[in-house]
Amino acid sequence: MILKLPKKSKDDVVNIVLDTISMKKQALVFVASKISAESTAELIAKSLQSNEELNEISEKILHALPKPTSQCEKLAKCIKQGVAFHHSGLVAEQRELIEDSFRTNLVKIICCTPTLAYGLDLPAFRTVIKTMKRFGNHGMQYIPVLEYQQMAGRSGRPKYDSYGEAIIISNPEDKEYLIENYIQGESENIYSKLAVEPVLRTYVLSLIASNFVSTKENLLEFFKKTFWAYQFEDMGKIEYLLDSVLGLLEGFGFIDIKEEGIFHSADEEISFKATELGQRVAQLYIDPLTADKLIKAMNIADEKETTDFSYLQLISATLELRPLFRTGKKDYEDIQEKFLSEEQNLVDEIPNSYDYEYDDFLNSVKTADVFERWINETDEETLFAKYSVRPGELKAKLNYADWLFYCIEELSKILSLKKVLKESTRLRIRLEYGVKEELLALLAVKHIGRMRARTLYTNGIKTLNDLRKADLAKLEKLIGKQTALKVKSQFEGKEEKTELNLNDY
DNA sequence: GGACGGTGAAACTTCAGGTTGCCTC
DNA sequence: GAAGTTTCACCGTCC
Repeated sequence: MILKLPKKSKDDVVNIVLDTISMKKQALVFVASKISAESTAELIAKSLQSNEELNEISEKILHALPKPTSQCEKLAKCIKQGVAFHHSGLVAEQRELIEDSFRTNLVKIICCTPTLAYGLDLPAFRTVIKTMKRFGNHGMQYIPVLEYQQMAGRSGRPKYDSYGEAIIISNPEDKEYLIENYIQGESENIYSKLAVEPVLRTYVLSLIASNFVSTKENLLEFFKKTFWAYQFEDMGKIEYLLDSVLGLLEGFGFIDIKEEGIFHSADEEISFKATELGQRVAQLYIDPLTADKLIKAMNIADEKETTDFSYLQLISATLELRPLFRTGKKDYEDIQEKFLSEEQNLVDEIPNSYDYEYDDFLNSVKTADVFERWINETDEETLFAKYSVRPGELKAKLNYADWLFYCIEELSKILSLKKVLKESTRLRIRLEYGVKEELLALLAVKHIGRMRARTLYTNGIKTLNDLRKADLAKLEKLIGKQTALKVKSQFEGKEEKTELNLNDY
């Protein structure tokens, strides 16, 4: 089908999008990077009128964080014209606002990275794919057919339209290739991910810990029925892989293996049972390799002088936290310096600077550095401007960090590592709120978070007692009338005991 | 004559994403 | 590979 478009702009995407809007329809524009999502949205917004109905949503988006960042401002401005960008750098609340207002047909166009390619049911009539290439391990590469199909499948959802259109933007010379491979081509085969090492380790341990399997025969029997075995066929190789996982888990002290029966005979039966530690690791649902890494480092940390950074770097070096924040050209020297200044405090293994792992290690230092700045109350805008970490990406990483610190707490209880337990508990709270140690007391009060606690503290209200004694008028001035009342009420009557005996920091 | 500022071209950098645990106003 | 960002040379203006 030939699409005739008025050439209102030099840019093809803008023309398609304007045409879509003139049909009273909506479109999703898929692009290859976050920056591109933003600039494309801004470019489209220039060609559109602002709509007053969107002011409220724009305001909400602007104030999704305690203090608007430049990203918030950019998005809020685009939204007024009915255009949004959508990627992992946005905070969940902003993403939901965009999705909801797209559903109610207020936002007409969303420029997005593949965040929106999977699972969402949105009323897009058109999907526009700005480029079919994306940066990969070997330079720019064509995306998988499956991914193209996912993106194309976002348009013309049954609930909203009887059909949809997917439009690929390309150079004339690539046209043949794209039609042949994507539109007429077949999608790639799907392969089982069960054999991926972290997955295999986690599942074998959890099968044993939950007593689902207790002998090697059971275990083989179980895996024989999986899609992995069906696809892989070679049971000998599978048995070999499982054996090595079992050996690893035993070495970690997460399972006990018993061999019974006539020695070296075919009747020999191998049975296993999870240890107490193994049980807990399975419940915590982390990669056993990570658990082992944490435990080893925790034992070191319990014995020596540690800093916040010791722990922050440790969790940043786990598989769970990947992909890490990357050390760019801009901050390479700072990160290197940070590493040298904290080197003696680290509890993680340090690779040689000529090892191939070294880059990754530096990234763990960068990630830990960002965490450390966060708990020292650096605001989101600074983290973005100086370290290229967007609010949404930070939130996502903090969520994993919280989980890992929870694991450290639980494991240190079992291992009776009191020092580690105490330090990790505090760090976990500081990460959650993004505050310095001195604000912890005030955070025990409801309706007091990062910003308000800091305001109170700098104005001389530093403890719960200060807060209790504080003059209501002064409080109102600092944190607003409503909040001040809510805070004060927590010090009255019976609420006092239940709410405020939490922490005596 | 020198400092400053604006401009544009060249050089340089960087580049998607998500599930698991637990709890709670 | 493409696009955003930084750097730098060049030129004009002002003091």
